[in-house]
Amino acid sequence: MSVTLKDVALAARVSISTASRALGGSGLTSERTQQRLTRIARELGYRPNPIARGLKTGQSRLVGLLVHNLANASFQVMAEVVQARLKALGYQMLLCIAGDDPQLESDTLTTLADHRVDGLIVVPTGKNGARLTALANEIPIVCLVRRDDGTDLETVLADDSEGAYVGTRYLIELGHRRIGIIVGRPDTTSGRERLSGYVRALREASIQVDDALIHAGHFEPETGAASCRKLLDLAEPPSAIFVANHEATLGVLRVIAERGLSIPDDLSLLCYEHSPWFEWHRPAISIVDNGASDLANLAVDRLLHRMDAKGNGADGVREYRVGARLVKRDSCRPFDPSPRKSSATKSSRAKA
Amino acid sequence: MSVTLKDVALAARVSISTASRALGGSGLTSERTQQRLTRIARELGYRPNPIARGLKTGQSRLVGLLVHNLANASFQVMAEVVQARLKALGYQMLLCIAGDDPQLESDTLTTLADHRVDGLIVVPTGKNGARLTALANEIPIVCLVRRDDGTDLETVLADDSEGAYVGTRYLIELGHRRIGIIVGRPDTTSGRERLSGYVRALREASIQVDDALIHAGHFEPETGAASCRKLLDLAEPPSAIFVANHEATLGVLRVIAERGLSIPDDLSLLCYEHSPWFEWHRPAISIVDNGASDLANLAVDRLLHRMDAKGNGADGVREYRVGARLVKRDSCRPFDPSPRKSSATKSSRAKA
DNA sequence: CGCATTGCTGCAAACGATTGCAGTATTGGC
DNA sequence: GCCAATACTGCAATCGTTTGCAGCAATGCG
Repeated sequence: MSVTLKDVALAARVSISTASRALGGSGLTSERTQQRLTRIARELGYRPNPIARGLKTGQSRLVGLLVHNLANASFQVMAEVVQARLKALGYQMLLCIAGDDPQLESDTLTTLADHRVDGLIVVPTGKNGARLTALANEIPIVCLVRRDDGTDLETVLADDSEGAYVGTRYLIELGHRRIGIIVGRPDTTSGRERLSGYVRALREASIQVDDALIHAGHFEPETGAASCRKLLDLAEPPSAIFVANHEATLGVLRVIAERGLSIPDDLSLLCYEHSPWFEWHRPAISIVDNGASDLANLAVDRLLHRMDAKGNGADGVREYRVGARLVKRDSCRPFDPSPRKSSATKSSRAKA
Repeated sequence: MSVTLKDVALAARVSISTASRALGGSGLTSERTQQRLTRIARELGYRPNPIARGLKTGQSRLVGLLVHNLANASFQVMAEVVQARLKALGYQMLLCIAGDDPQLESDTLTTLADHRVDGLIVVPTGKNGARLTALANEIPIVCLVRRDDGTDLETVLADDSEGAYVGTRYLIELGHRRIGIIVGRPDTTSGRERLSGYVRALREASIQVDDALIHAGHFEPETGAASCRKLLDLAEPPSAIFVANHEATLGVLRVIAERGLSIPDDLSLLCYEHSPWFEWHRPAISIVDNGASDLANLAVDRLLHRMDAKGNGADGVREYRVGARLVKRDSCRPFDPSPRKSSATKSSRAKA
């Protein structure tokens, strides 16, 4: 096949071990041989075989990243960040996509473990806590974005409660009183926390929480569309909608367009998470940015830390929070109390 | 560490080689020992160490996928398809992201080769042909989506010329005569081919090709926006725009919104490649689908074929084409010859 | 009953690197 | 000039598997 250490050693007329030591920079060889071997290795195009090395050292230089999908922009940037960071450190990323399916997650975890990854970053479904805990005895693991309640693994989370709070407060400050929210399933941490942030902001402003304005559901455009319709059909429809569930946004936008409503004139819209087309959409959509790249970076940091401090299982902190950031664009405007009912009108395109 | 073959052999009171043969399903062991060993292995939780196996067999069971980014929806689905297909075959995908940067591509290629991947699917930048050719002697490689002119590696391409032809003809059939096109850089195969399909369709319909209607540039929203502005500012602006460059679409949509133009009433819009929000956008945007998942599937097929038929370098076909598909939605309508100039009007929302 | 065939099984050598231990120059001190 | 210390270098074992070859029992045939 390719050039092995043996070939280099042969060419340099030294033993394999000397060659290994010289190239490995162990400092146990003379300056001269080291330089000579480096030169010869380069000339021959020698590149160490990580498989053989791995067998001896017990490391694969591979790190697994397990996400739900790639359609979600947050996962995209996380994947890109993780791959870039790891690459710089000589690791390679093994990217796996397990949907939101616990069975598939479990299988994939097995595959990853089989491949002897040196570390693992997982966005858990939440249904494989025991499995993850068991695996954590073999491999350093860090959970990302979601908490798996079945385990106490180190977890890097977005501060969803704070994010939703900040977003809701922004809308309140603009004068909105009836604020609809479309949020993720209550059996996910993010769903629960975003909802709690919303409620907290309302309470703080002494606004009555109206259950009719709260819609929780799966992460799909269809669900978002359905929720949006219900909100708009209310006798007293909201003047602002906070779509705190990224995937639902597409559906919401469609319904708004269908009804001929104009943003932000007829309705203020605030969304969650970053997506390239939120910026380019007209009007540009204001968002609460959950800081996907910060999350990914922190997860890598923590994983690296764990991989270094091998073995010492318990080191205090088990949960890290990354702050959310409000990005104001053009989809929210101060509440205008002039009577305007649901989808009836669609006037006012005049530039103010 | 974990359970090794030795442990299994010891527990079963057979030699390591017998254990290996029994579990490997070589058919060289008696039915009885085979079953016994399988049972014991399961009980002990034995899982073969791919690193050790790899060292012996020279295989890593890893396949590299090198793409430009993950923001492009086509790359997303390709990554998902490749990972799913490979997983089913016991391979794992090593996903690398090298932007459109030849240097980074070259580095990444090295990393991938170092990790001894069993195969490689590459979306080439086009600047590392020699490198790829050299690498192909060691590793089966299939190029995807783009052709690298510096090499004659097997390549799976979208039929971009056909796609652009079909799209353009569709617009012509709707009665459009002045059709603007925004297309990729002419130094990429896709850029050239899409343009050629456009020109072919026009010629076929005996429509004069007007260079002012053709904009080629980098794959970025900004470029798209700039091109779109120029098109709309023409003395005789187009009645339809074909954005045959996926990344540019965001910019185009923004400019259209900024000018208060309505699609498809004021302008027909046809885009290239699939993206989830094209469907959910109102009006839903018609596209020419390049068949990303077909492309990925075919690339995997070809790669597997190469990996089987190891060594025999030259087998006739070197280029595979995957047909494009026109997906009609709501962003194109028949040409209305009534005089309507640029951004002046924005009437007509009445449901037809 | 003897011998060749068949069917399993075990021994041992790989695969390509790392590393503890022992051996050999080289140097300096006395 | 001799010996100890120092500085390299080489031998060989090892990581967990696979696999060619040889050994050995059981079987069938004459």
